[in-house]
Amino acid sequence: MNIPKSNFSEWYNTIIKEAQLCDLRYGIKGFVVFMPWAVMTMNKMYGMYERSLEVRGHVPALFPALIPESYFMRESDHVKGFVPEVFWVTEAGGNKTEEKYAMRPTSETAMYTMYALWIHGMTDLPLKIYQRCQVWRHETKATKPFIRSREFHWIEAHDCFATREGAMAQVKEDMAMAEEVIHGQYCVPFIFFKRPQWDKFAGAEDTYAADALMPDGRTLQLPSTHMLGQHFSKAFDIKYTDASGKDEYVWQTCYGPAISRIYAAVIATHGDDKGLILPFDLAPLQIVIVPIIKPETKDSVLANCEEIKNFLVKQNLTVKIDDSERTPGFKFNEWEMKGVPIRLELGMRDIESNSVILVRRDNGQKTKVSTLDPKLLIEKIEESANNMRLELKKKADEWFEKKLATAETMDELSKKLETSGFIQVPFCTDQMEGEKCADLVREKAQANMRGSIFESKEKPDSAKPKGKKCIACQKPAAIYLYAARQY
RNA sequence: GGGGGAAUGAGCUAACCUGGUAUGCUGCUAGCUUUGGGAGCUAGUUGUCAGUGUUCAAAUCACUGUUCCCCCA
Repeated sequence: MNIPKSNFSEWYNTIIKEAQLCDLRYGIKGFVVFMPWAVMTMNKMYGMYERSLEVRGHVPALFPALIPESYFMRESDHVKGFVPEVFWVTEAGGNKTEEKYAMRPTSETAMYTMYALWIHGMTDLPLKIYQRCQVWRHETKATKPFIRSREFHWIEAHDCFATREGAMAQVKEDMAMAEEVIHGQYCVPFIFFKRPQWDKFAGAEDTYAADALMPDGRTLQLPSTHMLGQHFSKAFDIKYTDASGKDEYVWQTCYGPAISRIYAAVIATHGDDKGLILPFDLAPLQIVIVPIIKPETKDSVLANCEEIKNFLVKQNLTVKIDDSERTPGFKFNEWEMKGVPIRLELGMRDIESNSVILVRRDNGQKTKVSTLDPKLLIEKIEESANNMRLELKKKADEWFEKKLATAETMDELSKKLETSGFIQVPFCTDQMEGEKCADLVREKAQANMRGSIFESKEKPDSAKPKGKKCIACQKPAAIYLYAARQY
């Protein structure tokens, strides 16, 4: 199998079908069936993310999927942002419901209604709760499996603090988790941007979002964390009694890593012309053993495979012997398409020389490993897994690095966008007044302003006479923002 | 939100313009032979997206709907 990744859109659609990641034939626009191979990886991804949340003091809960309209309508910016994409339930048991129920597009309004009942004093804070769930949004943009669908799977964490500083520290912790998990474990590079004011989460004071890059240079937003300030606590009346006995509104943050979308980024970042490449720790199957059988050697080869498998399983590795009736070549292609990190080939030839062939998925490297001492095989597997981890990450990082560029004029920006991903440009402001400049960039260069790098010290020198000017309005530039084409 | 294209067994596809028994490949099932990079032979297996209209007759023509893909905002 050879699918050129250079045509990303076609590559992506083919991989999804061939590796059986999801089935598009369900028949409701934007709704797909997630298939086992994808779900097994996503479960591992969930596990890693949830561990990261829990060691930082989050606890899990599960809130109802339906949100009464009256809860949903309490925070006006939130309403404006989300109402256009809500699926409403208006009928149940054959009758109209008393009230309309929103199928949650996100759970602020469900959770905060309860938070108001739960939080009374300082001892209840901080409150850090996450849930793993699916949400529904009637997207109007073109849907693409995993990348943008009308039903998707995510984690949302909703935290309450006594002070603004506490909430701000949480925003940074959320960023640290993204770095640890998405970059560190999924090996997907990204940049955290502070979104311009005109592009923040509906109801937030500030939005910080991690943007990854797809192979075609377009950006994909991964988790975002939001400083909600007291907007929601005032709307939902979430108060605590402070040390002086006065009632105060809590400060809140929310954080939403969309696992199904991050999975798309994993596929897109690591895959190659032969199919998926999965980081060792994310693979549903880590090692596949392909027996090379002749009718007369079948029993002894399979017995040897079994022995190796049993040994590896004891080391907590996921292993499968592919003893189906397919030919070896077919199996090689099939498991490469699915991204299994390590393949062991075992035939009579190997048994006679007390060895096994180990093949790495990422670079195709074949190594003959002795089976005389099983510890050697384990060592070799661990070494390969480690190297794959490091090299996948390094390769992704180096590619990502090359996709960064700078531009100072609109023409230069348009040109750079052809070959790069994120382009740093001087801009007048990231406050609301800058929106018309962003509109101009969208119109002229078909790019979006993604924001500024969080806590960046770098400021354009706008002092005359040769100072930096806003790429759109030509006024003196006050900030560097990044432009990109987006999914 | 705007524009364009497509839909034929599980997948790909021919027939559509010019209405008349739906083609081939892959898959799947069974059997035999095979197995170090997508095996071979034999037999079997399922289909015109949905609805309406025109017609003696619709995969084919018209209208409506649904879904998928691509491009632009």
